[in-house]
Amino acid sequence: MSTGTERRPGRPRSPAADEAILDATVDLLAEQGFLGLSVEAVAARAGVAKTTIYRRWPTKDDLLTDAVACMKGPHSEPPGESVRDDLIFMLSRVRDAWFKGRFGRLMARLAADGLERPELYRQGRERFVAPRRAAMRRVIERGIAEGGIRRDVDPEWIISLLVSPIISAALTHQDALSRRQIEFGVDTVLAGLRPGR
Amino acid sequence: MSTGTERRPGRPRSPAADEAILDATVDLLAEQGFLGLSVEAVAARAGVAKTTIYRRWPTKDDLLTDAVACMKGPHSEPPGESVRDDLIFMLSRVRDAWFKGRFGRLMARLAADGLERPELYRQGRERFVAPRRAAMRRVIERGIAEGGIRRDVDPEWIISLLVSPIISAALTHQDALSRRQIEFGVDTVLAGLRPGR
DNA sequence: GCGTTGCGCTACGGTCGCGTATCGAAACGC
DNA sequence: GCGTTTCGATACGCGACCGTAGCGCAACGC
Repeated sequence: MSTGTERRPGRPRSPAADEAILDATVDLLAEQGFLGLSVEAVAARAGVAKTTIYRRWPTKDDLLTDAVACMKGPHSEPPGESVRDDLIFMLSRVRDAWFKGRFGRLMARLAADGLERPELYRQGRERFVAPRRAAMRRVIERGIAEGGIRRDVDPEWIISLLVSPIISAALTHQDALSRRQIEFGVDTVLAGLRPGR
Repeated sequence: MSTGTERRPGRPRSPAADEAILDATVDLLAEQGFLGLSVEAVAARAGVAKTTIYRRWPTKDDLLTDAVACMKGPHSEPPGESVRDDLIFMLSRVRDAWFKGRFGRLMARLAADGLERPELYRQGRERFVAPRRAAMRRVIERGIAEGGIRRDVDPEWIISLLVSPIISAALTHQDALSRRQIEFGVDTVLAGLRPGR
């Protein structure tokens, strides 16, 4: 029975190399995209020989899927104030994630290359947007419980309504939404979803 | 002074070849994307020699920009009934454009490759989404004039609010929106934008 | 027919990138 | 020190692709 940490004879593999390779892969994936990324470039940026990469991942695809799988993005819970404020808070974070830093570029890349490699995009989506959507769903459901939101609508669909302007803007190379625009979107949707009549 | 139709000596260029090349280019661009497209593949699909292509366009980039520029998409005006029905009509067309036929795939490709060639995406956007947004803007402004929509909001932003769920779904490989979802989105936004209070 | 140009075909030089191979040196357990 | 494995460096075979060149032949005006 293998323990997973069984000692193999010979020189152990460098964990630093592992990390450097995965990091360089994510960087280049965000910058160049799937087709534009080359193993040679990864090796160069990671300061590593190409053989060191191929010893760990048999093919370029395996490296990519693994890089996406090992990636981590920051995630913070909403402060838990009013539903409106929480939504604005979370949507601002979503906007920052898509427009600042490398995660937005990466997700845009994955979405783009998702036409070719759907699994890769699904993976990134599962990893990044799924937990944020779950947190958002809790806020929506709190709004429903508190009576501010109609209870006959699918929370997922409300989330899409709120989030899609940001994603759509990011994916179609528009400017980032301003705080006023986010507030306006939230207010409009919430006003449209108020119970009664 | 050149008339533009000046007769050149020798065998004239085949217009059929022109059309076949541009058509094949658009097809392959939609299927393979910018980096995946090869001049050789275009020649093969168009049933044309590679030299015939390079005689017309000096480089691959010129061919692509020209192909996008020459492309035409169907566009139909709304029937002009109620603002709600017109919006639902137009959004259904937008959905069809993004999810059926090759135009959606093409725009998704342009958006994806827009990370690399912003001009190419801007061009496609100017050609396809600009006229539809303009038509939509007229409907919104009719709604404002009729008093069903608050007049203190930017129509462009309302359009984004309405359209982005569709675009976002298309660009993130979700299923196409159902008619009920479109209706619900329109109703929610319109309800949130009603004047008063 | 003649000159000119377009067309299809084949071939070529050049670049890039994947994945493999080899080789000397280094890092481990024993 | 020894065997084993990893590491960096270099080179290689192979294929894909860009853009060019040459060669017959076809299509046009004169």
